[in-house]
Amino acid sequence: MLYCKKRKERDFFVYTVTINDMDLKQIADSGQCFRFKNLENDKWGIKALNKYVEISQQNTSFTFSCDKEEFLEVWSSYFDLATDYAAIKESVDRQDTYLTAAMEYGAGIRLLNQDLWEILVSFIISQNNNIPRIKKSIELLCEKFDPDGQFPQAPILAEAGEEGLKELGLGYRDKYIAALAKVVCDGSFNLDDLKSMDYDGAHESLMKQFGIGKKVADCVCLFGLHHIDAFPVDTHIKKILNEHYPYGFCYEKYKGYLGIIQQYLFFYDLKRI
DNA sequence: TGACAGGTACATG
DNA sequence: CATGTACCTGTC
Repeated sequence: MLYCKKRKERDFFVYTVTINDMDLKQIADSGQCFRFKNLENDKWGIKALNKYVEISQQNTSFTFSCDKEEFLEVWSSYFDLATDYAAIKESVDRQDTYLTAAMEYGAGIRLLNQDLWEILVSFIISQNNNIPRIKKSIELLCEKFDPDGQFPQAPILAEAGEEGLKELGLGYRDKYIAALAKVVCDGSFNLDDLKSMDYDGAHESLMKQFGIGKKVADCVCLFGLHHIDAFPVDTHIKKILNEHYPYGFCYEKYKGYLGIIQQYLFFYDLKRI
């Protein structure tokens, strides 16, 4: 009995750290990730990067269920902690009342550094789709193809093929995913090469893939490759640009981090319906 | 019942 | 190159 208790204590690590401009619920609802699970108030379970971590949040105090080393090596980068979001918020033109409101409404959103393959598949699923169904599809995909419920790697989905994916109810998107898994596995579409390209090169390369158009390519650049200047234009952003910026949006002003601005605008419209 | 959802491929002018 | 349309499927 005593032995078990000690063992449990020895294996149980937590690391508590102060982080500004981060809100897990805001991030979970922001539409960039689909696998944050709310365990209880202010406590989240996150499966990502083939790992699992639980995080409790009290304002700016975060307790991670891992040791300091894993926090520094994995989650610090995942949550984009090197980026100064206060400075970005400060840079927003206060004359632009819509963007200012959107930025304040989206306080705590950060642009995660997620796994490229997971982002590719997730945003193919996202096309012409709604968020609850996207989440459901991804959950089914993980359950069916990975014993630990982690995101299935390309070879597994390539082997499953369109037939194996059919029963998940992905609709016409299953053939896009099967095709992508295939070219990733046979090496004709190399994800490491993609990571070494600049934004324009990566976007062009992505657009050549079956099932990936301009919008999904931009999402992959932004969420999977951390080209934070990417500005995906979807139905929400299109609507915002038409209704609030009929004379044009000032892209130049926010060059270098347009993707973060896009997230504020997108989130504001998404949540306020 | 039919439109809608973080679009894309494909066919036309 | 710009516009139009079919497309899987769950939900309201």
